[in-house]
Amino acid sequence: MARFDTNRSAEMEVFVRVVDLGGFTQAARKLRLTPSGVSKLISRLETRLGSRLINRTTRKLTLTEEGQAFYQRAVRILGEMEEAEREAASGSAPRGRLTVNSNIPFGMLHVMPLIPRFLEQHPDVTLDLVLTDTLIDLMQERADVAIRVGPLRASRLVARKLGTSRMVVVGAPNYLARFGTPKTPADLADHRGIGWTFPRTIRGWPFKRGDRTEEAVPPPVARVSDGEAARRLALGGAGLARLALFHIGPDIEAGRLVPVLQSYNPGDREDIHAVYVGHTAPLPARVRAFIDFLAEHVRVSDPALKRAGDGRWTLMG
Amino acid sequence: MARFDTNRSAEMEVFVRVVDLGGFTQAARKLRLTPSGVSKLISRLETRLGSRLINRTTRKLTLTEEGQAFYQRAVRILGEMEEAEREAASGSAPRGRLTVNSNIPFGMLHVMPLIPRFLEQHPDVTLDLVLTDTLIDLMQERADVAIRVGPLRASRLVARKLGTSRMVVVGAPNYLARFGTPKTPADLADHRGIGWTFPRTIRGWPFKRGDRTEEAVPPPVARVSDGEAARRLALGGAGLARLALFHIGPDIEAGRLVPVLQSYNPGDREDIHAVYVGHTAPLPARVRAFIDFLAEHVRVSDPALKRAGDGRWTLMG
DNA sequence: ATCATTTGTGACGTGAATTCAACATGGCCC
DNA sequence: GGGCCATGTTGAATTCACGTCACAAATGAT
Repeated sequence: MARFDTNRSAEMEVFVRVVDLGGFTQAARKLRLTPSGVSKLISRLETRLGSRLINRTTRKLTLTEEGQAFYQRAVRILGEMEEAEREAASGSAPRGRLTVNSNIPFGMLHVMPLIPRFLEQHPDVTLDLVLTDTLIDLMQERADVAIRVGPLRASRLVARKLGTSRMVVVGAPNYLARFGTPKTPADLADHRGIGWTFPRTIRGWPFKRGDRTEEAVPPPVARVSDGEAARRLALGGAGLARLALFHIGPDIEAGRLVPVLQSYNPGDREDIHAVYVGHTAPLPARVRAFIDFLAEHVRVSDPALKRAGDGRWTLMG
Repeated sequence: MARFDTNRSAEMEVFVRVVDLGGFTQAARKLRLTPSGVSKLISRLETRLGSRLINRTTRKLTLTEEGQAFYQRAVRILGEMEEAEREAASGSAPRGRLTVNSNIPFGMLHVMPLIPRFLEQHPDVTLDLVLTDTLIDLMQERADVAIRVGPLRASRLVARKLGTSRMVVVGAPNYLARFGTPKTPADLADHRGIGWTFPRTIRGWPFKRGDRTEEAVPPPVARVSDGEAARRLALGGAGLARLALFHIGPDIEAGRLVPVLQSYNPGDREDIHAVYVGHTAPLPARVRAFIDFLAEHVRVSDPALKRAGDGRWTLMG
């Protein structure tokens, strides 16, 4: 049941074509219709409007007063529709404002360095980069892309894997000197932890015992809203934190932070994904371009941690 | 085969409604559609444009960058369409420029006097009144209405009868004094006639002989393009002319023109019609109004010619 | 965790629009 | 003036897009 029967845009288009070409038949040819179809369409339009637009004999067309006015308006309107749709269409070149949301460590270390090149490649794109570790609602925040670390909640969001990061539990030397170094996950109960103000998908820190994984977490002495803040606290000796290796690698090599319980989580990794609302309708060009760009250029090195003979940790690979 | 498949106007309308009301379901209610229909329509639009316009969860709608822009344009365009159609529609009151074509005598004597009242009744109508006795092509001249005297050629034009006028062959007294008064149509061969520069539907002057009608016409000494010119020539004694009684009635009564051959054409009449292009599509309101106005107010008196005892002619009735 | 509401999807039927064929009309050239 | 070509119009058959229906998925609230 075609409830929305009258397609006024088609009527206008045909009408304009008829006027431009000066005949039903020629218009029909151009529009890949039959003259009959054009005739009926114009008649429909006129009947619907309740007034004659074109006086026609077999040889000549003449516009009525109304036809004149309608023609001019129609041309304008069609042009504007064309423009509106072309503008909205994910036309050729990516353009518009791209809103990206990333957690702070990854954003600072891996996204930001890529931005200049991306913007250079796509001059018509402007970028809003929001760095926050808080989970945001993509739609509510009008973000096009979010970068998330860790397991994803099932949703209609589409994720593109950007890399993997080893996670390490660390403490500052002065902290460890004061509270001791935990030997087993169970020891964490007597330690101080740095936690998050926002809900994470996993609650505790995963540790492997045999082939089982168990979670443990030290009682939090502080909770912060982003990884960089956690790192700063850890550096200051406030407590233990579980952070991404790409984030604190330099601190470990410099000896400012010391990994603990390494034997329990040799394979503790979290995936890094670019997440976007997808699949129901086509993606704006700028979003696709950005995702592709990230996937191609982001290289999260995932070195192994090795302990040297002198007790110092180094990153290999 | 709906070759003109996409009715972009409907898409825009639904899209705008969805945005305005903030939900597919509410939009569907308002548009008397099912939510499913709305969903599909929006999806179609997005697919066609190749980019997502609305990010949607079950509870919230958010416009993408493209959606924003498209919405604003769409609102504007829909408004303009509305305006264009309303303007073109033979809405309520007649308006616009009305082009009327009339022959000169009838126009001067019967149309012009009515014009002020008509314009007063329809303030939004402006009038172009072209007085010419030449047959014009209604469409080519962009005339809405033409007033024609005499038999109509078959055409798709629609005619509304406004009245009838007795036709009289007349000559000025000084002409008759010089060339004599014709007693029979055959005598016309020895007279001088005033003819027309434009083709008329009847060639000669009709005269009744018994119940047969024959045509005769004096050799033209002059040909003019309108009835008023013919009258002037006749008044000046240039020759005989066949003119409408409503036109030269006063001249006859004043004795400036004298009817001849009256016994041969007692019923020589020509109908007066308002003619307009019609019936395929609705008539613009101003045209209908004008036709109706004419039909109602034009009263062509059709008096009988009587000859008094002193040889003078008078008009009766 | 369950429920209520909203959006998305597959299959189906409808009907409005287009086509096809035949007819009317007008213009043009000889 | 008359036949021919091109054009616009009409009536009946056909078809293809669009919306509905029923069901599934997902999301937010209680």
